[in-house]
Amino acid sequence: VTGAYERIYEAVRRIPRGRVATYGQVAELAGLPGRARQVGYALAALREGDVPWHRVVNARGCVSARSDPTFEELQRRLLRREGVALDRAGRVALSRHGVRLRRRARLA
DNA sequence: AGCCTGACTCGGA
DNA sequence: CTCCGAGCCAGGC
Repeated sequence: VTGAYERIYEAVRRIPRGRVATYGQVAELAGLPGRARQVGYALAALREGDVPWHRVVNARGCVSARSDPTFEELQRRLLRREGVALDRAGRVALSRHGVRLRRRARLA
């Protein structure tokens, strides 16, 4: 249970349809603050199943570059199908579709 | 072990 | 707005 991947997948499953979350937010939801990169790694290891991986975008609101570009297309398509609009730069309006998380206190 | 790579992010210049 | 450097972690060689 304590597997990091499992916690990450669980967090991704909590993203509502029609919304998106950033890697960093998923990391926090999974209880792994600061490990955004590990989230990407976990998603890359996904085979198939009930994990809505397409609802995860980077901090800029755009689909992250993949080694295989066809998945980028797929992700945008899946998002649009859920009603998530992408602007001309391919970015999602996080203020509109992004999940809202309580910001953790910023420790300088 | 060391070194490189990759679905990341943040603060500063 | 862009570019950089520093943290981050797992795998392959």
